[in-house]
Amino acid sequence: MSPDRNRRRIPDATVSRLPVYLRILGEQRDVGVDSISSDRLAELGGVNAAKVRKDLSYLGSYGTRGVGYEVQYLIFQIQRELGLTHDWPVVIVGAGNLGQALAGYGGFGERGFPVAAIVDVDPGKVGSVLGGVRVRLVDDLPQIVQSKQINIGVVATPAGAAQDAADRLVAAGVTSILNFAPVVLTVPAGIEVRKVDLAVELQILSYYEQRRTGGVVHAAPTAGARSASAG
Amino acid sequence: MSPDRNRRRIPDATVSRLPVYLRILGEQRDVGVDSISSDRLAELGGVNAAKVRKDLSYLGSYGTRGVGYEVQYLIFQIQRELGLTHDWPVVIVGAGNLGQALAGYGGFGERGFPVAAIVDVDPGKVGSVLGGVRVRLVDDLPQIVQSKQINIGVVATPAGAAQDAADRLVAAGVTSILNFAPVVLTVPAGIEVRKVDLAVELQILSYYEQRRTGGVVHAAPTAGARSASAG
DNA sequence: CGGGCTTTGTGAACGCGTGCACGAGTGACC
DNA sequence: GGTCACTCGTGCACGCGTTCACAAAGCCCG
Repeated sequence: MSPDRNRRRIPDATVSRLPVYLRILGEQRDVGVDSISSDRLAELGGVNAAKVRKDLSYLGSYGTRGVGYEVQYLIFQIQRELGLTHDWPVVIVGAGNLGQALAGYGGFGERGFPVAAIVDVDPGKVGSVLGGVRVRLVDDLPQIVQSKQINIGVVATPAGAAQDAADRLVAAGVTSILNFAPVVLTVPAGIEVRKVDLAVELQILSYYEQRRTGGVVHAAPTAGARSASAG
Repeated sequence: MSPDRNRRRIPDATVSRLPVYLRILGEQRDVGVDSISSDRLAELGGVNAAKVRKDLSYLGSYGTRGVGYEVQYLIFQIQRELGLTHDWPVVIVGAGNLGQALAGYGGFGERGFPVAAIVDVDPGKVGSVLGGVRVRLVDDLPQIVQSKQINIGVVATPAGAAQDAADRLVAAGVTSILNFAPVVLTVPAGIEVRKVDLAVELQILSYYEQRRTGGVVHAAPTAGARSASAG
């Protein structure tokens, strides 16, 4: 009930940058930096300094004019705002290639998102251990989510199974989903979904590549038309 | 040289949605749909119908009023605009957990981005085969990029090695980079970089979770209240 | 062949995010 | 104690993207 808790809704664009600032601040702290200016933070984050100041101003006035921001204190404030003062255990659905990689990645746990469980529809995969966590059957999802207080689910299934995975996650009580499958998930209102689609990213790069080269196949100096099916 | 080639600069926001439309259109074609309305496409893509029409209008007037868009033709037009009429071979730098998963994923090749090569700094990893491609030494990068006409590089290294990987890619002649490492890459002007940071995505979800629960630790572990969806 | 229904394409208004520019506050130094 | 250099916080203007609303255009059917 603290009065300053809900003071302002932070713009989405700012929310998506706060994690970047947070990581940089952590790195700076680790190399002994106590104080940092918006200019420096902007440089390290690849953004505009005014944007940094405006972003941080949504958290409150935590800077000192003429000096900058106290690194440790700012880290704490961003963590508090992002809800990173405690861990968020996640459950991964899908123990295929991607699920395995995510579980073995390790970066999740380090940053406060320990992989508390992995589930799969395939009984054949159950029992194997990935990243220190044993794969369990997808039917156990409600029990797992309940007992481990999991709010965040990761969909790492093939496209065809993704909606089912999401449905099961929601039914089990998960309220946020990170989706790696190339499908648009349909979820009830109030469920937050974020999507990471590797192919889309590459296709966007392709657009800029294609535009760069004027839509012509880049270079084919030696042997003539190697037939890249260019229209 | 064609006069209609460079007609308009397509807004970034539109470019990032075109791949989504493209995938949906492909799925629809595969189930026998010949024609589709902006309304239906919007529904499947989880966006606004007007947005769909405006997005597609940047490509030209390829719809038929009163009817909709011819699926096959629209697919072709989007592919042409995105430069997907031919494959874009990619090289992955980093044969660790993530690199292995990406190589074994298979989704890249299917969508026109075959993994033409994988490189790593560790000689111990050289020679092993991932996803049908043999790991080579990072020093071979220039030769690989050159001989295989690679324009797109994927950075799948740990954070500490990412900038070096990017530098090597650029030096080798790559002009677009997809970065999975949690660092801001510094590259020369003209090099396109896109970033996928899994931890950032989770932290954004964390923010909305934390906001949902009012900043308090989610559920009280005491009472038996199982309240899955919590009112 | 014409009326009515459907759906596209787009002008216009609105809202959000960005970046500039500058006042306000702080510390350092003489 | 006063001056100066520095940096934050923010009002404001601008531009991009989104959404609405509607005229134009095509098809179907009687």
